[in-house]
Amino acid sequence: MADIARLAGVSASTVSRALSGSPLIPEATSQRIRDLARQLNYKVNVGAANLRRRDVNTVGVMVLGDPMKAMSDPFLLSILGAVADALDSKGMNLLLSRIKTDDPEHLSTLVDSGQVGGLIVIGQLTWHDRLNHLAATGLPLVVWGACLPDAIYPVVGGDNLQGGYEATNHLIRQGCRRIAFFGDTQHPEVRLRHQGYARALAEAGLELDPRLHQAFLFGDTRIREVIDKWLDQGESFDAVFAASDVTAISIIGALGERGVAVPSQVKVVGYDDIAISAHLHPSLSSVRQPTQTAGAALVELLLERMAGQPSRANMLPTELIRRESSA
Amino acid sequence: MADIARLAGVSASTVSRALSGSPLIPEATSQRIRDLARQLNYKVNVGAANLRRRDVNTVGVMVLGDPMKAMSDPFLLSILGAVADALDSKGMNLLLSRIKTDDPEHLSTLVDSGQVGGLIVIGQLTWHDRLNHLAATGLPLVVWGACLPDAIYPVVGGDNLQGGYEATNHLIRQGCRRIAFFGDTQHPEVRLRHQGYARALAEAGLELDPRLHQAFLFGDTRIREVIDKWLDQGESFDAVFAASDVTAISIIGALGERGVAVPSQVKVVGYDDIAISAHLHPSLSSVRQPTQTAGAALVELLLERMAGQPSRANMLPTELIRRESSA
DNA sequence: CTGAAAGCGCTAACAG
DNA sequence: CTGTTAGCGCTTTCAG
Repeated sequence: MADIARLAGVSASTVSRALSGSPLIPEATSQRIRDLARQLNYKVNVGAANLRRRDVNTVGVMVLGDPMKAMSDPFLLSILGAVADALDSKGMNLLLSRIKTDDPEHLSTLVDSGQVGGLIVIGQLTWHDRLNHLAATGLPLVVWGACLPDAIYPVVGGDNLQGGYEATNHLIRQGCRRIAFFGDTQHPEVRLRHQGYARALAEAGLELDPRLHQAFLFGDTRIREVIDKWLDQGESFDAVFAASDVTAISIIGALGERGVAVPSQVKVVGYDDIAISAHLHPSLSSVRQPTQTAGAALVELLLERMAGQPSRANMLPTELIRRESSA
Repeated sequence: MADIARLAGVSASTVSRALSGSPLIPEATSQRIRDLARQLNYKVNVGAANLRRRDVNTVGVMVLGDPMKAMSDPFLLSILGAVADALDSKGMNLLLSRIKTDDPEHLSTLVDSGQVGGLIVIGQLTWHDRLNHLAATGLPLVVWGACLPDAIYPVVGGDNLQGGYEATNHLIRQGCRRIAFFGDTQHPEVRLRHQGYARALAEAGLELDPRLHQAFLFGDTRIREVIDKWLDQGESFDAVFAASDVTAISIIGALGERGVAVPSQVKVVGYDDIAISAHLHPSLSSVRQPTQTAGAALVELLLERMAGQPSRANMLPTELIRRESSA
């Protein structure tokens, strides 16, 4: 920057002001300096600027649930993409961080060491208490997940209750009576989807059979074993509502393996409407959540939080996408 | 840091040294300072340290091919995960950046402005020339893609020629004679896979019929139209080798829709062995590429490059995974 | 409108 | 082993 200043015959202050678009500098000077900078391929050192200005233009993002490992959930990655877009449009950077389960302080370190101004956590899993704890220390934090009443951190999430209700209701209207639920209700989001499921059953006067509830994590391979066991033992079920599309896809695979036809013998509805779901045969009915909106909302809430505004939640609408698997 | 120094009754230098584990400081002092820092929840400001030390512990990563948008390729994301792991194990940070097609200088800006020390580009697509151009300017850059002879940037990639050859050969041994190829050979990786395909056909004395070659991008919806057209017009084909699993899955979906059985009527092999492929019915045969190794290699080559060492390539072995779709 | 001066938080010579 | 000193590259008062 000193070079530019010398060549332009002005002081470093003027260069700094010109390059940051200060209105104090007349357009002519400003333009000359900018041209010079471009010629020399000069770019202001963001780190130094941040240090002096005492702020950061970077936020940390982490995706819970080993999402970038095998059989991770493409849905969470699509939220990641949306967050990246939203951050980008605000001129902010995204520091992608792995969760270190061996170092519980890892998250706050990122903020305390001044590397990021705040954190976006994608996927809540069973971390609710830990997240609440972190938020209580004043850590600027926002989470994609279920909107829990006792959350002191800002949350963005789909309307899981409604989503579960609609999916189940749809299956009931399609004539199903024995609807299985696949999903681990230890996860708040899944718990709400299950509540919606239970409510729809109740309204239709159908029994909530606990044997038809299987608590498996997204992508668990034991899904196949359960389906096999049910078929072997003649357990009666005419539909499955899965708490994620990857789970639903595994289920359909397992059913197909055993010669059970979807949707004619068993109907299936998933959750998240991941990209691939539309391209399968049978194509998968699913509950869609608005990912782009989610990304924008997460960033917005985080910026609010970083500006000291109070925590709030943002529940997004869901939409049932009917496809062949539940026809 | 000044606070810690005062409280510990030492100078800032000593604190700095203690906290960075300098062997100059005796263990006793060092420990006392560390304890104090923990009590006060003090963390060194990484930005300031970087500024002074004149280096960065962050590398920029970008994924080409709109990978975090709908119908993106899960394979590239799994490489992203592996890169994140590798970076993490070296204590480095990952700045995830979107590609801005409207701003071709965006990539170099990240480095020039001192935000990152180097770049990892995941997915080469048709960017070869642009990447070569960037590398020519001295930008520390490493790419996941095809190992092209004229690449001046370091490349890590699978052995696409071998992968394509093995997949095709496998189909031939399964008795297939009319093997279609789906993939856009404008992409260097796909071009090599196609060469492997062509070689296997040639060795078996089979005709390379250009009508059976469809150049579609990963996840293109027109795949379905082509399959429909072929079936309507009675085009004969008994196998499909797809240049990616997502393409293969779309193809199987389209075939299923038309009542064509896989593998009994048409056998299918994909590429990348994405997580979901094992869970489909029929499960998808695919060419696996070692993603964890890839992530580690990308980071290693980048660090070499940043240290001024000459560019080199690293071609990783592939492995054909035989599953039901080609049985 | 512009420059001089101060200093963000830290590390690395250098001289004890 | 430790403290002093001098910046890293930038922005921002504060005085012109």
